[in-house]
Amino acid sequence: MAMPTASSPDLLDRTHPGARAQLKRRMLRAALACFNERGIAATTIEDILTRSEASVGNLYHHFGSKEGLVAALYFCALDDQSALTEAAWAQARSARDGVAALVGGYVDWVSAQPEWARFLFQARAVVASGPQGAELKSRNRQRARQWMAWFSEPERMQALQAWPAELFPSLVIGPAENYCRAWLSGRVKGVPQVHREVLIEAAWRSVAADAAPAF
Amino acid sequence: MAMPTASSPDLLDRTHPGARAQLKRRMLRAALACFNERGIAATTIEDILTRSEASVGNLYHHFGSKEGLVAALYFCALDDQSALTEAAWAQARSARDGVAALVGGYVDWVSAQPEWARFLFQARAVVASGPQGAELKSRNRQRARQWMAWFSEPERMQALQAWPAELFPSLVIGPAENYCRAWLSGRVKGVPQVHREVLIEAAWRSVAADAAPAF
Amino acid sequence: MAMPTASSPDLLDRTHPGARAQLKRRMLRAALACFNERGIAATTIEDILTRSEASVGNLYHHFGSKEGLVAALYFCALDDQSALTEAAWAQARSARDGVAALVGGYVDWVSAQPEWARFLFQARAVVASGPQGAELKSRNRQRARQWMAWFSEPERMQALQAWPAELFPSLVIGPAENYCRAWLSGRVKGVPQVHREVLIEAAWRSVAADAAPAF
Amino acid sequence: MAMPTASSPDLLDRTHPGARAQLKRRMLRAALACFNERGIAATTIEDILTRSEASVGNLYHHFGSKEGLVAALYFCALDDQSALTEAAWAQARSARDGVAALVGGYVDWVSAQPEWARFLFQARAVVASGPQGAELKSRNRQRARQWMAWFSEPERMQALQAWPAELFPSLVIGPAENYCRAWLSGRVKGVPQVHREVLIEAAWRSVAADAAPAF
DNA sequence: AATGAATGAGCCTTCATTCAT
DNA sequence: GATGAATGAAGGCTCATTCAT
Repeated sequence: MAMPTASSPDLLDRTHPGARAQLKRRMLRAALACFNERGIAATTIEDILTRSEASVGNLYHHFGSKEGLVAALYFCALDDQSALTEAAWAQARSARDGVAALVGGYVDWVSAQPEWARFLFQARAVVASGPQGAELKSRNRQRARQWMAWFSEPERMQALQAWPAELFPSLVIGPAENYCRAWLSGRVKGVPQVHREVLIEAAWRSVAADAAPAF
Repeated sequence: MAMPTASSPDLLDRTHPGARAQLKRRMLRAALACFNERGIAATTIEDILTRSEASVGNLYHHFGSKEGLVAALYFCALDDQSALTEAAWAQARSARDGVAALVGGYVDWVSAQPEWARFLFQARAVVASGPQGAELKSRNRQRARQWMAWFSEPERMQALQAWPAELFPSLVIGPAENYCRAWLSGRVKGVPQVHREVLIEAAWRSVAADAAPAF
Repeated sequence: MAMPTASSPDLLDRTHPGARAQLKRRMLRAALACFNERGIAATTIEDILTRSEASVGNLYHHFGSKEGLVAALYFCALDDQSALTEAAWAQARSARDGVAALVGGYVDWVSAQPEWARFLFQARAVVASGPQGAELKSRNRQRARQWMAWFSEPERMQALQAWPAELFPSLVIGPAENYCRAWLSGRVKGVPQVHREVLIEAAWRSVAADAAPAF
Repeated sequence: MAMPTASSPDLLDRTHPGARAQLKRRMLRAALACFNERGIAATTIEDILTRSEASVGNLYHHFGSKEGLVAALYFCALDDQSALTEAAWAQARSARDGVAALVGGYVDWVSAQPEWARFLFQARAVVASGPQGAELKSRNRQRARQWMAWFSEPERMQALQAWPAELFPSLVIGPAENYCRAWLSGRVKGVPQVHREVLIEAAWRSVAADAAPAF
């Protein structure tokens, strides 16, 4: 019996391990598929039950409500995404390393988990306006603060343009995110990972300080 | 009675002028407000009727269905946005002019019509999967083709990096779009227009060819 | 076409007249029958719809909720009961007349409208703990105050025992109410009206001052 | 450890003594509280479990069903009430003693056990229409027959008005019951026991034969 | 053009009860 | 005796849409 590892391709085996959680995993997987196929609002509880061969009572026992199910999936995906990015991030030294870790991590994760990524995009609004909205907000803030602190370290700061701080995340992640959205909705064909290096280089150019003259 | 002009801040007075369309405008305005406050799926016809003080029959007479109402608002916003961008676009000569027109136009419009912009983001998915989906898709393709053709003109081409064409729109618009989304959802404070020049410059740097050495 | 009159045996024809209210009357009648047959909690909306041949939407259009339907029936019955009692009450002069009007009116109404009376008993708790609870409470208080004021008039006061005021309504109405409940639940056979005079006389004896000695 | 005695204020310690029945008592107590706070129909098994910190399986092991729980509480209360009344009843000699025992016993019990009394009122309908309905009916009949037999003894009979027998219980208990209901629902303030003697005297007056002239 | 009463398919959720451990 | 995960029938209610006036 293979132990789920950090490199397991199945996100749920990583985040909800154990034989006990089997039915719970099956429900989450079915919900993800339905939400992506029909949209969150258009998916009915019945759809999910049919697909996961579970009972209504059980679904409500584990998730409390349809919105609770969405939130469970959402944070599950968010955690997995962070985990992947953290790895590269921990080894980054220069400002360019940092940009590469952020953009690369993002691109790699979306390429590896397109279904989860697709879900993340459509679920954000639902979760943000639900009861878990506060938690989501605080997580986002904390992550943003961490980045800013890291990039504010003097040596890194010097390597960057003196542009408004609130603009920085958009300059770094914006192009990659926009391309990933386009890919997920079929508007472009190339898997984001194919453009990994270009997206990193472009992001870097948009925030890097002008190269110092050689003499 | 003041004539609505091109500079009128109210988008609907521009696109649906005349006294006859008064009720129709009121319904559209109410729908926009409801959709932004509660989300499209969560807004009921009743909500819109209450807010616009109109009758069910009337709403169905004008828009046919809830989806029809969404589409009407969507294309109305899309047209207005294009109109603004076209102006700057027409005068652009260099590749940098083009990037500036695209980014600047986008940023200006979102800053001027935040409610419409907010709606555009959430309505895209709904319209895309509705009966008007085909029209939307063809419009998008045509616009993309126009851009590519324009930037492909040799002199402009030389000023750009030789990066994959399917990446180009994301590199140009991605940062601005990402920042605008963040602004509309309250995650950042500064009106996009404040960062107009920085967003243009950053976009330009990310796609511009390396400056040729002077000798 | 017969006009509904004050003596019409059908309570709803009196309280909801007009051809327009036809369907509404039918729904109320069906609800009353179901509530009495199965109990309020055990009656489903579906039961009422089947019986009245109405549509769900319509029922909710008129009454807002199951609880709203119960309240509508409740106040409808309460109004009819008051109307009947008021008539006798208006002509009462002596304290004994007053007691006779209250007890007689109560007994007459229950005997004439047993289904409505049965409903009133089971619905009180539901309405009292619902959103209309406040209105019910204020009505009850006002009626109690009116009685007390009327009986407090000196000449009437002298004809009564000097017993605690808060006890008075129970002494007058208690026996009649208890008998009516027993009749409605089948524990006794005689229609309350048969015992009209005895119930009045007994109530009167329990509150009447001792007769002045003849010499 | 104090032994529960006949004078213990807690009804359950009297009817379900012993350390073994501790959990059962806790469940009954929790159920009583929930039923009175929310109503029987509105109370869920879950509510009772939360309050009693018991498990579903355990509750079903002891009571079989929700209805079984209601019946257990109901008969438990009924037994306690009878016990109290029997004591006074056994010593009664004259017809007035009998009336005093019935009214006084009723008033005393409701005053001492308001929560159980409140429950009794709302549970009657539920139990009557359940599987225990027959038992309840037969108990009621038997008690009524006992009373009638007792009061029918010639000497007592002479002291009473020759009023219809089916009316008698209502005349005696009606006022007290009505007042107790009013007290339990907060419509009047005075504890029933405060009015003990007045309620007895009033009941007696309403059924007593006219005093024979002395000559 | 305008109105709003009426329709009814379908949804989310609750909750008493069972049963394997 | 005790536990609580799992079941699934059934219920109240919403809401887009129609249509007679």
